[in-house]
Amino acid sequence: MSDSVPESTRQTLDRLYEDPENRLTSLFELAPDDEQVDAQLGVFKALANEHRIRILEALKEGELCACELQVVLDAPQSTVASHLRELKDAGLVKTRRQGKWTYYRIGDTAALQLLEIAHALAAGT
Amino acid sequence: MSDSVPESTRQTLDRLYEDPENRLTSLFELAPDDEQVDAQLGVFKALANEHRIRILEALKEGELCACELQVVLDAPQSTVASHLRELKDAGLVKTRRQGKWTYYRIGDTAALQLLEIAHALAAGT
DNA sequence: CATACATATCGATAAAGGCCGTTTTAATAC
DNA sequence: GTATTAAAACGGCCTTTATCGATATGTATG
Repeated sequence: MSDSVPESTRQTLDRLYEDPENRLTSLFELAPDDEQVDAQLGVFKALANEHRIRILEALKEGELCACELQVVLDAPQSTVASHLRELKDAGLVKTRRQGKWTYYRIGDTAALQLLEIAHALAAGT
Repeated sequence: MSDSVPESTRQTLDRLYEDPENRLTSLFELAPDDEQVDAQLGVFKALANEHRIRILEALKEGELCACELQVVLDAPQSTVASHLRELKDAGLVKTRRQGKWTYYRIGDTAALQLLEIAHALAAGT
């Protein structure tokens, strides 16, 4: 493990701590596994777009079909469709097909919690 | 307001609802204001990066200096510095300078809540 | 002052993401 | 079958973000 640490960083740690080897080890132990980070990353990437946030906010009140979301976003059909696809892939929305319409709804209430907490966090800054 | 709605969308709504004008109005009322969306967007953009997620996870246990975070991320100094800058700008971390070291810490416990909820959400999908 | 070192910023390049016209698919009605 | 229409997928173009070497800034120490 220690071999992967650049020499310059090692020297820095040598100066900072009495037992740099131990410190290195505990720093690496802080690292979450790749799967967890990938999962979190997928969620945050899906939320990191204005249109997608607006879609979720609109779905708070209940399901809407894609054509209604076009009205809410005031954007072209293909643009809205691709954002809906991303939200669905991320598990943030679920769909229900009825005839030629596809209805979208919040897939998990945790999605709404994320929106609320982010709002509160930004407001308190 | 209605003038901004494309004719094709209006026709769709005409077919869907008895009172399309009313429906249009209520759809627009669902839209949150720009300030709120911008605030949420800022938070989620800051979280939408693997390195930045790893930094926050590492800071769960307490403050770390930039040089220690270089070890955790195993990335060049300038790369780490720019991610730290973004996290600070977003209000997710705060800093404390001591001599030539800058110590970083979680700026708001809401940041940790976001990480946890995102993890749980992805796990349940 | 000069030197050393941690951190921050700059700038050029590379990679990722978003936009949207067009085309295709799927469902319905005639 | 054909026509219509909502939604999804494709593809080229453009904007944004990430990376990282080089340079600058700030803070000690001698």
